Amino acid sequence: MSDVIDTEKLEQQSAKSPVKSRGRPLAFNQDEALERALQVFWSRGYEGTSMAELVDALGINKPSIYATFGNKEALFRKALAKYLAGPVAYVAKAMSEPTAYQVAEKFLTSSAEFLTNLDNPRGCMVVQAALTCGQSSTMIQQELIDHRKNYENLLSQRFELAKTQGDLSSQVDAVALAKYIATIHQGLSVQATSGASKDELMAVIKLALQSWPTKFS
Amino acid sequence: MSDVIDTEKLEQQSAKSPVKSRGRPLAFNQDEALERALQVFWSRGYEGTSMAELVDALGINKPSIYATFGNKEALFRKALAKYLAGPVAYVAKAMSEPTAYQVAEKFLTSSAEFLTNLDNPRGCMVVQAALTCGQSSTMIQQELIDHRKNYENLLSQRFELAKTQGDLSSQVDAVALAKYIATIHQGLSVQATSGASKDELMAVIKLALQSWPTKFS
DNA sequence: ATGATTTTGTACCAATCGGTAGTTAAATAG
DNA sequence: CTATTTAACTACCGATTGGTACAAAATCAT
Repeated sequence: MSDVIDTEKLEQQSAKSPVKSRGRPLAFNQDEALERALQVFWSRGYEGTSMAELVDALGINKPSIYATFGNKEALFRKALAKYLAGPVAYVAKAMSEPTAYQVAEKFLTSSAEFLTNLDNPRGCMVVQAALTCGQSSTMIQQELIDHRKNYENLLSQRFELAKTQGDLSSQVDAVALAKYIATIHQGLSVQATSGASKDELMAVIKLALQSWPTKFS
Repeated sequence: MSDVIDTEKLEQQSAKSPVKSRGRPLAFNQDEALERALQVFWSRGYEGTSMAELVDALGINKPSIYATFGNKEALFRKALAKYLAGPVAYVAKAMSEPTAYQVAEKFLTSSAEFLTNLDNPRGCMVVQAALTCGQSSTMIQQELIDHRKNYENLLSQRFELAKTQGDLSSQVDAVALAKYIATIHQGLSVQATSGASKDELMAVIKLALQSWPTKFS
């Protein structure tokens, strides 16, 4: 009885496992293709990106895209996951700064760097990819809202922790403070898309952090 | 020689002038129709709005829309003009507050009210209607960027004035302060679209205004 | 070799996109 | 009444939308 063969057949073979598959081999690198799809969705948004444009950008014909990634919605979700795990990883890093103030400062300043980085499209994909959209895209719109809320929760939980650790006054409303920082971040994203420079964003952040509540605690 | 007849033929007869026009009369109120178009563009954005949806919302068939307002782009611009002259008039009002701080406070608090008003779509149309879009809409995208920049300039000019009037320290960077207030506003717009309540936005504003530079001047 | 399996690439699908031609309907002018 | 003017409305346009059927090509197993 063969009980070893099929076990990893269900998984999409990762780029690093040179498992000899049966049929004709893929003529492109899945990860590279997904990265290119991410770049397009990032700069044009969900509805602003057409399959035709994706075909051009990935250099793959349409049926291969559908066979590999599923439909446009599925491809967007996979690109979004890559975005969250890759370029946006700086957010998680910021959470482990020693104090709440440093968390906020690191989060915002690395955002300023990230949002205006010339190697990327301007602005944050989670903020801009589907702020407004037609009725057919409300699912994607809602998922992005959930992701924003999720990051906001990350901040508020970190601030709650800071209150127990003593580097943030116990009288501070961690939820409101998190919403404040998230609001700044989202505003910075709009500013970056509108052409603001890193230095300009840094000046905004400097003002934003002057209202940090520790000075009143 | 008839030199009196044609003079006001070029103007679109305003709703208040019951000038007997020659042919079949309009079966709808132009201003009402434009208001409905505004509501759709406001909630769905430029690309997210289809002509079919506009036909439904206005209750007018497509050729009449084109005859009255021009194409989709022209209709959007007219709806945007109505938006700027109507719902957004509160911004100009805020500028005439007596001090720079009161200008910022009034601007932001009335924004919080406006952005979460249940009678309107959530969020600001100038911020959200075309943050990302396909290549065919980059003109509209740029026009909205220009409008945002325009409002930011209004703020910075008002703050410069305040410096000469003495209610804002002459050492303050008015341009940076204006960009800070604009960034907050844009962040609030994203928050409102994501479901934040007026009270939540007010709490954010309270934090944002704690960094007001007068206390250091 | 042959057959099985998987991907590629052309060519296509119905539906929707923004936009319009051309006819009918409703008003005024004479 | 008839002629003229203007708007309404049906029906349509080519282009593009997201999505697929199907056959040729490339690999593996035997």
